[in-house]
Amino acid sequence: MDIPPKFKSQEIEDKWYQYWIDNQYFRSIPDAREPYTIVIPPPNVTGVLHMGHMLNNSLQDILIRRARMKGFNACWVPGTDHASIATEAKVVAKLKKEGIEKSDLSRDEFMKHAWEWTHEYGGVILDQLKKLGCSCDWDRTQFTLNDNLSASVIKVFVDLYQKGLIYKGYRMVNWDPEAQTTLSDEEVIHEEKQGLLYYINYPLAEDEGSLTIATTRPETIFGDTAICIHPKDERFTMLHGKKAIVPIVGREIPIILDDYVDPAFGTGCLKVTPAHDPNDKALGERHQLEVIDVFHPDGRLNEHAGDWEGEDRFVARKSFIKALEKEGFLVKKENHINNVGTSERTKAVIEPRLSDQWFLKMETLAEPAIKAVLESEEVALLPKKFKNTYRHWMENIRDWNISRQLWWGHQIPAYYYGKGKNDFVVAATQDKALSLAQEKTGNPKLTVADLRQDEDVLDTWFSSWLWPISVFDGVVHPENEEVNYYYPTQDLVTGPDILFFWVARMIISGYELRQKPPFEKVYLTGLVRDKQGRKMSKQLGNSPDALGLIDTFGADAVRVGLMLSTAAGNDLLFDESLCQQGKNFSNKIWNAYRLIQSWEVSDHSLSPAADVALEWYENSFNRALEQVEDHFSKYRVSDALMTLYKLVWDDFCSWLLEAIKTPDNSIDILTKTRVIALFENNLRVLHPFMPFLTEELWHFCGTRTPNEALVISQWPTPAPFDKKLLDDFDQIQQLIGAVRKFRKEKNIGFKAAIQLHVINDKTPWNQYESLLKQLGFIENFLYESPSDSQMGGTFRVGGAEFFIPLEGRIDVDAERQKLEEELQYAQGFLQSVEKKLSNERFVNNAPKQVVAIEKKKAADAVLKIRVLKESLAKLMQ
RNA sequence: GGGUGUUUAGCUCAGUUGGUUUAGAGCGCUACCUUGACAGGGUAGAAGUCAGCGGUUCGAAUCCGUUAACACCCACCA
Repeated sequence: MDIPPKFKSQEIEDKWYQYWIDNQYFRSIPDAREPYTIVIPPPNVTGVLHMGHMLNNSLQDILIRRARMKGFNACWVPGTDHASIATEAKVVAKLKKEGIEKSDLSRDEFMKHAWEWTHEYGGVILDQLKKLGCSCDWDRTQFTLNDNLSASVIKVFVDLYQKGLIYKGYRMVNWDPEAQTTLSDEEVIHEEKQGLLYYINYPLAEDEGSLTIATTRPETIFGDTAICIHPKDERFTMLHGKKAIVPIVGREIPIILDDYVDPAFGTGCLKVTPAHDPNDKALGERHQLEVIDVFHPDGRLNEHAGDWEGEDRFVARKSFIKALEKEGFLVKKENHINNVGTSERTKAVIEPRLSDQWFLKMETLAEPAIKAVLESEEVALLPKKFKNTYRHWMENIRDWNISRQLWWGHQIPAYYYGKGKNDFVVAATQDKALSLAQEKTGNPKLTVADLRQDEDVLDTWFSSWLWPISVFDGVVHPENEEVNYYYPTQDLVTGPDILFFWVARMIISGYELRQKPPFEKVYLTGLVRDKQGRKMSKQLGNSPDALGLIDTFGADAVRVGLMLSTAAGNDLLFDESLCQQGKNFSNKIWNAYRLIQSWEVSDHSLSPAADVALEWYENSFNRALEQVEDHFSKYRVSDALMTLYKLVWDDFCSWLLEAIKTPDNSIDILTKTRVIALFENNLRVLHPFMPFLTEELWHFCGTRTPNEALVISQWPTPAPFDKKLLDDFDQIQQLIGAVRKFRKEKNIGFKAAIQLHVINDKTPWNQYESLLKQLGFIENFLYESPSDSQMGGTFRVGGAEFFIPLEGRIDVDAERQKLEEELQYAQGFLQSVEKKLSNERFVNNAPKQVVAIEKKKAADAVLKIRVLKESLAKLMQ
């Protein structure tokens, strides 16, 4: 068989993915096995694969593939999210390009466009996940606007409404003037921005003079309905009970007293605009102030703004200040850093706005979810540091604004039958709503035509928070077999940026709906940054093209590159060279196989060297496997991979294969069989990380039926290993290293024969003689000290000293220097150990083991020093 | 303003309840090595006052305090 020397990942990836799909290895249906379930964090339906997706989906795939091989019924549920605001924004932008305004369309027409868009671009990201190798059960693919998921959302809304947990309220909410919808607090990003603080004079109404206020938002002056001062502020006692006049506007407003005002800030006088600031609104309520909203929904000023009507708020700010300046009302401007809220999606500056919205009461709902993470640990957050963040948010949780003034989403199932604000009923269907409305009004003649459904849709996260239950249809049919089998799921892998948006709320809904957590472990990945530590973003253009990377390096290589750099919760600085490392590793494994398969079987008897090396590798593998299991149990995926990387590259390739290979490329059948078996075990443990390469090689190793594919093969069972054997071999490796170094220092050719005297022998070197000879390092072992007149060089490995004769080649000075350096180090070391041992408190207080170890260290050091001194003395003769 | 975390070799990071460590890995770097698995390779090597200061302890990269830099989260002071 002719196998090319370079591994071309791209040529085999599609083949094997199709093979896995055709044989339904990823399909999961409930059976007698124990389930292992992951639900995917559903990406935005119109999204494209980026580095963050690659990272957390690679992780999920590693976990799920390993679980599958360990005999679990592995089920990874894929799907997408309708992403209300993001998708709607994209559709609106696309329509605008075509010359169509959203306002020109009816709701139905718009929805048609949105669905078209979704069908055209939707799910592209899922195909991209297949390129990465993700082993999702595609028959289970879900979308948050599918009928069954929509039914779940509506049912939950109705149920929570009936429980009194959902209510409608006139509240100050976060308004995104660009998307023209409200946002939840979590969707608002606060940024510190350099701004200006304007000092403006307000003339007094009945008296001479004026007062000065300080504001960052002069354009809201049109909505001023009071000036507020601190009741105990003695500077302003004379203003008590007076009135002021809003400059330019000319309106007379009262001066009120409230200790909310901080006398130290600005001038101590605060202009009160109840329609446009949450604090002012609270003040307004306490003092029964008028509320004047001065903005249109798109952020332009409205009819209250006089000459400024129709101007954008930020344009108006500047022009209005000019007017104030001209009229002499502006006192001064000062630099001021303020916190500006912006929309997570549109980046527009958020406007606090009063409006009717739907809310979900969170406080009591959150209680079991708090306990689950902080007390019972039914849900574990990894890394643990996120528990604090979680606690802080959950304990200060506020009601969730769940309505959005958008069309793309789940329309709120509230039906109005009259003009009044509260003339509505909440029901899952129109029919049900009608009968409820008839009942409530006592009017049996009410018809469907009299009902008007609420225009708003629900926040996207109001469907995502049900995801682990709704994908198994567990909301509408809580006792169905699937949800009982798969729920709770095991692991969730996602980014910490959606800890509150999503993770916390899923935990809440899990306890509310099923009295059980949605998952056991939450693995929070870090953010993917570029190698300069910057966040990857479109604007910076520093985000590599995910599919391009797969194309260049191969999916396995990219997965390895990503995994090598990530510990849970730590951000990772991504550098393409990591993918190159992954590619090199793929190639190394590929070539290891090429060597093995090239061996011609001979009737040689098993070589003693090969036997020793094989036995050693079997033990080494089991040690590595134990470490890998330990790393996985702690979700240290990166460490698990590194352990395997070293096992395969160093132990398998550099030691085992080097020890076995023969000059004539022939080998006995027994050895070859054993090596292949070991190589296959390597493939098994590597498979979750590098699924394509390993499956390809697996099928090279033998003829495999679909029932014998690697993807469904058995994960090796951890077996005990002989530590003594591994330690002895470690000595051998050190000896070989020392001989290589010796040759190099003394300029002795790699192939020149040397005799090795073992001077004080402790290790059973002779057991390994055949191996050492095989590796071509040593001609002969001599278990005797050289004669006194013999010239040569010495070196030490552990407690043993070695001597290699070197006729006339010895450099006495160099040798002495080397010995002196070693001696110095050994003496320094001994000194530090002796210092410890001579300390009575150490000997009395430290554990016995530790003292024993220190004593052994001291004894070894003493011995070594004596040997070194002897050698030195001999050298000086 | 409150909170959390980070700071160990040129880079990215380990170091698990303080003691087998006068500190480890991978990559990179330096020198040497190519006719058979792989130059996407091999062998050897150099490289760190564990951010600074103070403390606890027989013993500190590890615990405590403090300072500094950076990162992230939360927060309605105009």
